[in-house]
Amino acid sequence: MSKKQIIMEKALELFAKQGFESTSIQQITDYCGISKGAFYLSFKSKDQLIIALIDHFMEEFISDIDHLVKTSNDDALLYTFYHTILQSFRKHSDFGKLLIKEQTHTLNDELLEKLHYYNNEMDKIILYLIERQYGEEIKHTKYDLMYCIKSFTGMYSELFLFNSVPLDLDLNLLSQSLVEKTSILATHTTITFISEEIVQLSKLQTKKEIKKEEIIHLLEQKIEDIKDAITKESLILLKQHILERNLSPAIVTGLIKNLQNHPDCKWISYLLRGACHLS
Amino acid sequence: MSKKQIIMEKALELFAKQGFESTSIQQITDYCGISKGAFYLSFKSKDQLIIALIDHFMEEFISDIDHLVKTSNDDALLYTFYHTILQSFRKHSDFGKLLIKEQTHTLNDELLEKLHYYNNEMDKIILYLIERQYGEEIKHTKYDLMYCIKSFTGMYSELFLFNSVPLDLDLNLLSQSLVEKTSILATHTTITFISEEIVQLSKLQTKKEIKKEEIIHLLEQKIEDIKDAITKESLILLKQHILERNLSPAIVTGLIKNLQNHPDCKWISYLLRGACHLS
DNA sequence: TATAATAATGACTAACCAGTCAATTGTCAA
DNA sequence: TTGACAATTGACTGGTTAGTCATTATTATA
Repeated sequence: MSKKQIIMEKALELFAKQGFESTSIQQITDYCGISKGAFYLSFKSKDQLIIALIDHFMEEFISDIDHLVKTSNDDALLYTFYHTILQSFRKHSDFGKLLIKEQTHTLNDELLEKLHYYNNEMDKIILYLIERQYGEEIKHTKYDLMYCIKSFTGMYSELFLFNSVPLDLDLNLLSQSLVEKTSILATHTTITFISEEIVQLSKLQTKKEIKKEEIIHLLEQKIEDIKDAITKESLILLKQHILERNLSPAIVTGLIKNLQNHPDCKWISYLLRGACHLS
Repeated sequence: MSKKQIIMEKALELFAKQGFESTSIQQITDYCGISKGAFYLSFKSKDQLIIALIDHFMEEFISDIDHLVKTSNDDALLYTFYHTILQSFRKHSDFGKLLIKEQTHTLNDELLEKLHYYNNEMDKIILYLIERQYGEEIKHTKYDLMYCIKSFTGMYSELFLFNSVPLDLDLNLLSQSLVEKTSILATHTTITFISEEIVQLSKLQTKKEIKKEEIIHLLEQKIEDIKDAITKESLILLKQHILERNLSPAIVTGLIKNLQNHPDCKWISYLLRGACHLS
């Protein structure tokens, strides 16, 4: 494991326990058994460390949920959605705590923009899920349903993240319970409160869009890092396609599928699906 | 306005904007136009300031909601509940921000215990509301409904507290929308997830119970402060009753009603209602 | 007006922190 | 073994912080 990874792992533990601001670099480096100077060989600043943590976990989280929502069969869709989110929060409980603590607390502009961006991507996925599950019938209340789904995952995550008593909750039952609630609300809600307009206004905060150049840059990095021949060639071909749009949709879809299995290519494959207008 | 009140008001503004930890005493005193030393004439420490703020607003909030839930007529109960909470969050938006920011973030044990205590009181009120509104029919899913109600108020409060675009939301419509959702869930939910046991385990964290001596102490303080004759005599009689249990329920109820109108006696009247086993 | 009591000040202390960099240690090829 | 290069260290800098306290200003009283 690289020094960078060790620092991230140990720092996450401390951040979850004490919060970001209340944890000093000295504490982190002591906990890692390295010197203070060594920290700055891996990270430019303390802020860059938390950004790296947020990126690392959110990229995995978003691409996993997106992939699952787009491939799961209709019957299991909602259940799988909730179950995956809850399981992820349980597995990475330290990150969950960090995320909830820093969500409203941060003053760092770059981090704030990142959090808005990921939040926005999550909204998109939930909306896609709602449209797929309930179609046209629900169009008047779909944004309200989106907020309800977000409320549910938020509240119940806090329940087992911030409980000093370690509740060994039955995520299977919890997921079923949330599926039921969601379906009930989808079927019976008549009053629209969250309008298209409110959603648009909230989104104004998210200026950041992933640019073509950023995708190219990420691709080039991955092309250097990845050893596996098929994955590497897929990356090279996709980079060319982004620049020249020279491949047919079927080929592009296939190439992206090649990336999906490689654990280090989840995020780039998520971005490429967006950039190539595929789902 | 006393110096203490000025400090609390100005500090709240800064805390809402920058967070508690990122706001220095110097900043607060500069903003108040007083010296740093003067701060310590009003508050023993920085921590005591945030505790005073949390107490001040939560006491008002809890006693208002409780009073309303116990006096509102059945038809309007749920609507009034949501509307009051949302209006309160809008009116005291700075406090709302502070509360949400510090809820998960604090390391101060005294404050943590307070937050647990108020959270627990709020749970009690919501449960009372659910039992009054839906009675026995819902006993299997009442705790789940409680969590849903908390999710709704939480999510929608964040919506208008942390939106950089000032959304002038129609709280009337929003309350109606939440009432509808709550009723739908109450009527149709079949799966129980939050069991009595889970609620009890979560409550274990809240060791703190308001003790008889604390109520007596608070009563004595109020007796000194309050000028109004009727209010003052009511306080004196109630103090005697707490010590000697010498008054009939009707008299006690009446005396507590006397306190309800006095703005400085909301909290003591809430505590007395609990201590005298009245609702 | 004089005196006592109270309120307010702000320079000061001791502790902490992010980030730097000259000096030291470790590595590896010649 | 040597020397060149890279990795690592931790004392140090410049800055901030909560809280204190001797001094000063203000007010009330006689």
